[in-house]
Amino acid sequence: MPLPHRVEKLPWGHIKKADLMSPQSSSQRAIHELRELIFSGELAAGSDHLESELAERLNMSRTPVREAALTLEGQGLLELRPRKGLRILPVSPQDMREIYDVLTELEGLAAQRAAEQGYSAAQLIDIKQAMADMDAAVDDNNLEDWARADDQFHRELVRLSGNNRLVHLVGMMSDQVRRARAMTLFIRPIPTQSNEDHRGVVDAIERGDGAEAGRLHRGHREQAKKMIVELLEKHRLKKL
Amino acid sequence: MPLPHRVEKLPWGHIKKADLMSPQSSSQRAIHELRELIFSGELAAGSDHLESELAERLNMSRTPVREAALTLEGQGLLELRPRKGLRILPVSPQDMREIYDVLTELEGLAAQRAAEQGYSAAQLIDIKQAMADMDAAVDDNNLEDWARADDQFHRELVRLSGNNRLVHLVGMMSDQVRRARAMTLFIRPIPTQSNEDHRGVVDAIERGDGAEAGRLHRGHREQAKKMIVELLEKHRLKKL
DNA sequence: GCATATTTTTACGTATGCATTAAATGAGGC
DNA sequence: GCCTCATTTAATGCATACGTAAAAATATGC
Repeated sequence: MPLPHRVEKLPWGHIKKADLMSPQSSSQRAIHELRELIFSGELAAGSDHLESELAERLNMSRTPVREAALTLEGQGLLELRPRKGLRILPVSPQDMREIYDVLTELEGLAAQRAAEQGYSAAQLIDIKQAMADMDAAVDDNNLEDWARADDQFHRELVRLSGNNRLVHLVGMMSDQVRRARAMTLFIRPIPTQSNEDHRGVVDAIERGDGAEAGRLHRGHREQAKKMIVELLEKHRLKKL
Repeated sequence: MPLPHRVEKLPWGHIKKADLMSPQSSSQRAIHELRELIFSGELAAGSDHLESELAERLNMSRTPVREAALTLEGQGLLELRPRKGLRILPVSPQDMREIYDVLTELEGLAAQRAAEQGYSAAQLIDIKQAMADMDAAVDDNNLEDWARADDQFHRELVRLSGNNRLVHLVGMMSDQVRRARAMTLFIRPIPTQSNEDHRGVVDAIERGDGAEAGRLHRGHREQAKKMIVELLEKHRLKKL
């Protein structure tokens, strides 16, 4: 007899965060778990995996795995190759160029629109917190923390744009470069410049200067793109 | 006994284009047919449809319909609402603003990158043909033809950027506004200005002036956005 | 007559079964 | 020994079956 997925009678307040986050349906669970396996590298870039393998691994039938695979294929994380299994899509330097080009534009737009919303200092508290976390992480020389806070900064920036499509598309593109970013984190220079760039962008947003916010953020992303692509090519990291 | 999906022994050359284009697998067919039904308005914006209904309509089981629905959900064309059926997503004026904002940036980037590729006149023949078709359509006062050629122009522009992600994302966003564009086609002003704008963009691309190509195209899209959103709001077209 | 409890219906989510066909394997000819 | 063709294997795409839970319909109490 299967356990109930969720205790109905408990008020929400009593349910722990972990329970809230853990998806209820097998399909949702498959999506989340496959994403984790991909991002962690446990399913390596370029590797193939049969639906039945993954189904067994996730303790479910092929159906929800297939459904999850379809969804993740739409997000550009993998490819369904009939009879070869699902292929975890590798990311080449050329892919990085493409993705960063798109990200530069989309986040630039986000910065501009965010500035145009006329947010109060209170409404910018989250993005400022992310900035503070990044500064603290640089001081501590803690690169994982820095990466986390940097992610948070970019997520918050896009959210502030008020454009849901932007949030969705930027999320997709960011997911596609997650593995590569993780790889380069430890061979890239200390991200002091990044933090300064971000400060400039937030200042422009606070001033309501959309054009400047967009311009600054584009410049920031442009730099990041050059740096990462050069790193990948220097280290001969063909596929990540 | 089911008919074979494809006659094996015939050489490809003997198979008509229509056969080539018609997808072989039921899932692929479901995707294509559902898209057509959505774009044609036969499945109206905001309407709900049970998986079993659609399966019967397309003469297949629920499985490929579900798979297609998952894919189309990822493309933002519909939403899976458990026990309510799949809901064809309507597009509000606010959605149009969001989408056109994104399209403006992405196509602007495409124009810029296209200019930077240093294409020869020969390589620009397709986009120029699209321009010529648009001119001819305006002369003939044939709006459907104009819309088709306009689509072709934008598709070709994005293709010339050489960025596959750009092609994919712009395609998605364009699909989301297809119904709304079709509706406004007959109440919008004659698109003479559009044709002139396009000419300027292609000239800039031919000159290799990326910055100017991007600037011009952004302006073009910005105009289109204003025009369409105003039309929708003037005519009280809340959801399309 | 209205609100609430109970039953019934039904659409979905998932598991399972099976025909199809691509790939792998092996046999046979040169 | 190597290439070609037949045979076997196995993963998929799709159909189908079924338990679950939401919604609808009905009954019950006031």
